[in-house]
Amino acid sequence: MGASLKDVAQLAGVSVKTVSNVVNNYPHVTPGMRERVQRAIDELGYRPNLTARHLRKGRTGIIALAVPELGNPYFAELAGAVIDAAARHDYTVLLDHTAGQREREVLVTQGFRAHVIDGLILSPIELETSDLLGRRDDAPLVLLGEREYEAPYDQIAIDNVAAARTAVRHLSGLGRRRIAFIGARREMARRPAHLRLRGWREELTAAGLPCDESLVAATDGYGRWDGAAAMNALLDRGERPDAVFAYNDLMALGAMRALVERGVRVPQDVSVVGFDDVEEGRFSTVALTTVAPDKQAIARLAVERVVARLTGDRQVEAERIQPGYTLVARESTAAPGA
Amino acid sequence: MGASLKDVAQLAGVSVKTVSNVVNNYPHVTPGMRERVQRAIDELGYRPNLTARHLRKGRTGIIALAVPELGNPYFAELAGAVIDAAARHDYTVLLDHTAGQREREVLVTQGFRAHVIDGLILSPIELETSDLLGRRDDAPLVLLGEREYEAPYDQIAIDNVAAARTAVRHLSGLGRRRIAFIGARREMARRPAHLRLRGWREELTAAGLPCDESLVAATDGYGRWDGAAAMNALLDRGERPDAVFAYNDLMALGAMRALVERGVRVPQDVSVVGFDDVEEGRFSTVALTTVAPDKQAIARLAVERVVARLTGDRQVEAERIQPGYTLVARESTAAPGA
DNA sequence: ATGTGTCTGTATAACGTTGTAAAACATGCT
DNA sequence: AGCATGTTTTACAACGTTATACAGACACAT
Repeated sequence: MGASLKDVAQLAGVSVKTVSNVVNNYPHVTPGMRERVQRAIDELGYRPNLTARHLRKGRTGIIALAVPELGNPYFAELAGAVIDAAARHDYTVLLDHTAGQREREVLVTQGFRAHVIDGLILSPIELETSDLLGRRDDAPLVLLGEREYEAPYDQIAIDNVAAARTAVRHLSGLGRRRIAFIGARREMARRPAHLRLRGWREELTAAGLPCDESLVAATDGYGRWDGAAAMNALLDRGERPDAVFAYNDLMALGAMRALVERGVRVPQDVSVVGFDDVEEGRFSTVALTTVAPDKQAIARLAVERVVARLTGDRQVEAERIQPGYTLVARESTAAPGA
Repeated sequence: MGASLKDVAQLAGVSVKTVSNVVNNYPHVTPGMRERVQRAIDELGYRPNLTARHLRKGRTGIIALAVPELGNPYFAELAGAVIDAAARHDYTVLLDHTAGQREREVLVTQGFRAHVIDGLILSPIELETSDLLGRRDDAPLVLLGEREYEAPYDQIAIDNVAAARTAVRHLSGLGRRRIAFIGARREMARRPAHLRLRGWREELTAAGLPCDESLVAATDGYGRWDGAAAMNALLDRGERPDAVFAYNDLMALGAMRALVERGVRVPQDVSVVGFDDVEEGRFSTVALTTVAPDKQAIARLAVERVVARLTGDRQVEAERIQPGYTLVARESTAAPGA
């Protein structure tokens, strides 16, 4: 087993605390002593036991990031940004995945990693406000993503309604009239929970376009397969849409694939807009137009929020913070027939 | 702050250990006692402090997975598989990313998370055998990926040379004669380190095709941009290749995008094969032919290996284990002009 | 009654670290 | 020399948990 402070102290003939002082670069240690102890440390190959340190200090320096699915590059890219942001504050990130299951999201929220993480950043899918109200764990929690909660926790998300409207406006501005929406969860389609769907409705109404519910394609999940299936359903449904706004890039990509397979031209026959700006979209054969949330800002703000609550006034009011976004027009959108 | 065993014990009027026994479902506790203690637990909202438990037990139940880049879906997908496999053994996964930097890989290897992780699965890029030989940390280490090390650690990787030969054979079998390789790291191009490059050389020679070094496009990284840049370099270099075997899917996708931009048809003019079988390749407009390593098996074997060393005879000899792979032919490869 | 054994529950000592307070040791000043 | 002053080192007690060893209680056969 690894050597402990005690072993080093014994070998160097000093007290345990002195070794601890050397390890932690405590200033008041004479150079001679420091060298003697260091020699013992090297000889034994001593490495501090972080678990013990954590117990003693009551802090671990670890914050958890819980995302629904690592296979979605949006979350992979976001995770990378969070890890970097956390490193800047000397925090380490523990990555959890919830598979978007409410049960697992609740579990994470209730602190099943009690005391091993100092704080939590969660991007929920199924979680409900009621799940949050009974929360007992006292680790700071920051919520990410498209849904809004009436609970006293910081929430960091772009203005999804406005962003969705921007995307739809882009399409209507190109002269598209039948703009479909892909990605409402089946059970959710009627509820106002889905902000992007709400944005779609609002903008269509504002543009004086028909807000035809047969243009909404519900799905089960949020992946490429779901996007392709929804697109096929839309095409089978009769009058073809001339544009598609997808809940995210993955579904947009799946939809594009489905369109190509059925001989429909993108962007001429059907224009497609996604959401997330994952790198993949830039490299698809027809590069994808998309809404690009500022992932760096989201990650930075989330980490800053957690750290602030950890190292200061916890009693500050919970906030809704809205980072920026931009619409990135690429090849998948154009005027009809262009 | 959260309640501790002591608080619960006090409230229930029993000893600390009894509460511990209840928490851990120790069998010899009378139902009455169990209920009394449970009531106190519920009342205080007690949650065990895992840090303390870890310190006491000397185990944390956490294994680390260190990958170069989460943005590469191969690693994201692999990570998902590892997390699932670990969960089956009641282990939690801590995800690290090394950005493929040798320094960070060495750091991970030397156990900078000393005692907070029980074991480590590392997919190295720049790490050298010499870095491994001086390792002092005693947590089990399993190595993944394309490189081979002469060090006493388990290594889990498909037979990269054979897999690369399969890919090249597929291309030559379709009648391709000028088969390029994309992805040799610049400094590595001459060394035999890159197994997939070696496979390319061996198979070309075996097929009696010219093993022209001008068909090797060196790159800096392993992403889509690198693939596109390498493809452009290849196209600028004079006589055009009629097929490309890329180090991984991401680079293959980048290469395909570059080909399309220059009006070269895939697969008719140039056929493309990738490596990894990321989901993205299935959905690109021209679906990507690729070598598909058995990610589930890799993840399962890696976890099993770590767990075995943790819970048993550590002295068993280090092994090289080779999971399976398959070639998945899709749309990006065909006979010339087909 | 006495010993023998099983079953519950308890007191205490770790695990490896750091904060606190006090002890040991210099140093400078009367 | 004696004493305040400041620096370096030490002893000890935590942090919250579990393992160990042991003490009662009770049943049962002697």
